[in-house]
Parts: sequence; structure tokens; C-alpha cells
Amino acid sequence: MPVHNADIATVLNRVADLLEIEGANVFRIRAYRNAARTIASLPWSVAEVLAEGEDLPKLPGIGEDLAGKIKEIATTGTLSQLEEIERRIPAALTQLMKIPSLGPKRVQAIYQKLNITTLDELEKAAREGKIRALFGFGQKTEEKIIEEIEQKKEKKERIKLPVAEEVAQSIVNYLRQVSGVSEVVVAGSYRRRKEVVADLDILAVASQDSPIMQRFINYEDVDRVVARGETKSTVLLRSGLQVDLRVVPKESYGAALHYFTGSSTHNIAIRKLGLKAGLKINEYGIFRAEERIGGREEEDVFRSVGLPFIEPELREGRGEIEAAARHMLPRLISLADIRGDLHLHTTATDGRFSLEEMVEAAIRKNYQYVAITDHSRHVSVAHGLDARQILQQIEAIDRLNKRLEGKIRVLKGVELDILEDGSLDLPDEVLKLLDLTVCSVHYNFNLPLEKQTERIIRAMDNPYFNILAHPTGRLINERKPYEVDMERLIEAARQRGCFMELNAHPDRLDLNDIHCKMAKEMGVKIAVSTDAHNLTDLDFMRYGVDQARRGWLEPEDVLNTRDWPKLQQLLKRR
DNA sequence: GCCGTTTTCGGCCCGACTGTTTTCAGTCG
Repeated sequence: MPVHNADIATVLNRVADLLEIEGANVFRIRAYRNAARTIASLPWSVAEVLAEGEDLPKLPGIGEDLAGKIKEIATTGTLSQLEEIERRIPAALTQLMKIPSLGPKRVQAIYQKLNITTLDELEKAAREGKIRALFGFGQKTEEKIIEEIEQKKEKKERIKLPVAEEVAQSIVNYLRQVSGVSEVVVAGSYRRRKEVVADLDILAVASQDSPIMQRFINYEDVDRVVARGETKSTVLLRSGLQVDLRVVPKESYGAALHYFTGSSTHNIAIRKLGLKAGLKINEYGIFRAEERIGGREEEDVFRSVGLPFIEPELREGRGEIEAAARHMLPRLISLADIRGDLHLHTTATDGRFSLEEMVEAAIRKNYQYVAITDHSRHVSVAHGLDARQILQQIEAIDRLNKRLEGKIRVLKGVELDILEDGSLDLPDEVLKLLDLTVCSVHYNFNLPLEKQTERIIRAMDNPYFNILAHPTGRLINERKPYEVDMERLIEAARQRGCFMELNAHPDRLDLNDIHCKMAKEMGVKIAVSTDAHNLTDLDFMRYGVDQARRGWLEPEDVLNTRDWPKLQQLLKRR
């Protein structure tokens, strides 16, 4: 059973939780959490690197001690230190820490005074009124615990961007109409364009006498007010989504926007730089001693620590500050750079609109080209096309191209199934008639990592293989990615002149941001494609571009920013 | 536990809100 980076991070976080309950040094605990986050966001597998006999490279915040522990987890799956801690203190207590409003101090008190270690015991004790009797607890805390346990049973997950956008836009519109309000923006992970968000952080500029806070908690979708203050309030919507509102004066807008956009890793790094420069940076501004020297514009924050502006999508603590300091920030791709869409379906298979209708929609996007890539025969649930049907579609596209001469170029393609043995689903005699292929896995997701990786690489050996579509098969919140060695796949693509897809569908966003950056660094270009099954799906391109930006991609790194002659050249394999 | 053109020791981002107690600890982001 391979140890994933996420497994290592889980163990490190568990150690941090238990040490925290024991009252260990807070900075020691932070070191474990930082290490967990670093490992979780690595683009390569620690266990694999170690298995190949290589040493763990030096990573920020991971010294000799933690490196040793990480190696132990990667090779054995466990950590003797954790087992040792668990002999002193019950492992189940980490579950209690997950209840909002319960931190290490309260969990420790509950455990020591009442010998409670599980959620069930906690709920029972709370209902019997035993929690309120503890020193430092009271009736309200007890009620809150019961409520949180009930909520937890319903289990809410992070929501995808399109849903977040819908919710956010209506709250923003609502708040903008409140008197005295001059600015309302959504910050947080939403502004960093993360594929899923756990909450919405809304920032507003308002006059002292504005009733914005009252109006916020009166918003029609509010189920529960979690906190309500002068400058900050938190509500839960009926959907379970948490929304925070922060209100600042105009002169603090930039500093507050930077602060509430995060990420926290990025913020901590920026503030450290500020300290070095003798500055204090907080959400109200940039201060030298007591004097405010900036904070109205977001740029002020970066300028004060000697950095150029860093785009929100890059602010994840993945080297953006170092890159900014060396003036090596990427010039991120934008939607306007996209020249065409390379992955579309029609009614010939499981699309909802005809070839003509899909192409018309692409023309309305001002694309120079669009590729029709219906499924191949093996994907029977989508009525995949056999060789004869593909030939018919090729003829139809030829006729359409003649008719649309000058308006758009329709590329002849196919979404070609990669069979279990790594062969492709249609004969080469047919494939050679196409402009491009996007190839993908639709069956046998459960192969072991080694086999799945080799299956795909074998498919790339076919000279008609162009783009590996949705390379991990994941469906956000629904289906885990299948096991592949992404570094090997990208390297194999590089050697063979193949490309990787960033599938822009907000349910997929596959490749993810980290793998996009890895492909860029390894010199493999990426096709940002919508996988559209109907007309409005073409609009998903912007989510793909968002994710591409999070992956540090520049126009140069993306296949479909090129005009057709250049794209045609790139698709030719030697 | 990590880290260093201020330091190998002594720091480690910073502030808001709540509930409880009576001036502040705990939690959160």
C-alpha cells in the first residue's frame, strides 16, 4: 500500500493535534503543521522518491528532525513518536478538536475532568448538562457543542466555484445597495480561484454610520449568526456555507484586501518581510512605528516590502515571494489569450447539440479553431463512434469547413479511449485522417499505480496520441483521482511530443494547479479545454484559465493560445 | 521544531469576537 503525501500530512497533523492538547510549545506544533502543509502540496511523491533510493531534498520549514520523521512515515506508514504520544493520551481526542469552538485547551479540560474521548461521549455529557459545570465553560458553550455535533452529522463539504459564485454574487449585490457602502468584494480562497471553497470572505468599505452589519445578518439566506461585531461578523447560510463579512475604512481597503485574500502562509511570509524592514503590516495598513505609510491600495503592501504585485492566484506560499523578489513572476495567461477549444462533444455521442450548433457557439466566442472530439467506440455508455462513424463525421466536418471558410476552422478529432492494455480504441488508418486526438481513461480506474502509469505511457507510444485528457479522472468531491505517477507521465509526454490537458470543467479541473506547475517546469505544454457537452459548457473555459493561473501558466505554456499553423506544427509528432 | 547580511539562542504574524469572569483566555481566520 503506497504512502501518499496526504497520508504523511495526516500523521503530522495528528501529532500536532495531540501535542497541542498536551500543551506543548506552540511553535513546535506550528512546525509540524507547516511541514504537513508543505508535504501535502508537493508535486512529487515523497514515498516514491525515497523508494528510488534518493534522499529527501531540503524543504522550507523541515529540518533534520522532521525530515527523519517524514522518512519514517513514508517507509513504514506510521510514526513511532505518534504511537508513543498515543500511549499518553487517547488518539480519538483529535476528533473532538474538529468541533468548531473546541480547541486544545477545552478538549484537554473535557478529557481530564470528565474522561471523555469520543464525540458520542461528548454529546451525551453535553445533553446531561455536565459540560456547563466545568470551569471556563458555560451554558452557551454547551449548547454550541450540541449544535455543532448535530451539524457535523450532516457533514458539509467544500463547494465548487460555480456554486460559490452564485451565492457570492447575490450577497455582494445585496450589500452594495446598503447606504454608506462604497466597496464590496469577495476575498479569500474565492479570489485566489481555488477549485473548492470552504467559506466566503467578503470585504466591504463603509462609512461609520452604515447599517451594513445589521443588513448582513438580516440577509434572507442566513440560518444562524455565529458572531456579530463592529467590524466582523460570521453567518451560516441555510446551505451550511459560512460567510464572513469584514468592514474597514477606505484608507485600509488595500491592506485589508491583501490580508483577507490570503493565503495565511503567504500573509505570514509578507508580514515577516515587513518586520525585517521595520514595518508592521496588518489589515488596517502598513505602519512604521505608529505612522501609517500605506494601505489604501493592495499594491502598497507589496511595495512596502520591495516586491512587485503578486496575482491572487499565486498567493499560496509556493515560491511566489521568492520569484517576485527575483523579478521572475510569471506573466499569467488570461481568457483573452485563448484561441480555441480542443475538446468538444456533439450529438454524435453524448453531447446535447449538433456539430453545427457547437461550432456556431465557438464562432460566437471568436475562436480561430475548435476541435470536435466525440467518444470512441469502447465508451459504449456514450455511444462511442466506430471507424465508419468517425469517417462520416470527418466528411461532415470537411463540408462544414468549406461552408465556414474564413469564419473558423473546425478540427477533426476524437476522444480516444485508452484500453486496459494501453492500446488505442481505433485503428491507425483512421487516426491518421484526424487533426488531433485527445486520449483518456474511462475504464479500469482501479489498476495499481505502476500498471496504470504504464498503461498510459504505452498509449503515448502510439504516434497518433496527442493530448492526455483529464489525466487523473478525478471528479471533485465525487471520485478520487486514479493512481498514476504524474511525474513519469509528464516526462513520457515530453519525450514523445505529447501534451497534457487541463480539463476546464469545474467538476474536474484536471490537471490540478500543482501538476500544471510541474508540467510547465518539465517543459510540457498544456491544452486548456472545456470538454463541452452543450453550448453553455464552452463558458467553462474561464475556470480552466483560473486553474492555469494557479498553476503559474503563461500564454506560452498553453497549447491553445497559438494560431492554427503553429498549433498544427506542435501536433505533428516525429 | 526551525532558522539566521541583526542572532547557533531567542525569536517565531496579527487582530476580532465570544463567553466567562471580573480583566482575559480560548478560538478562529
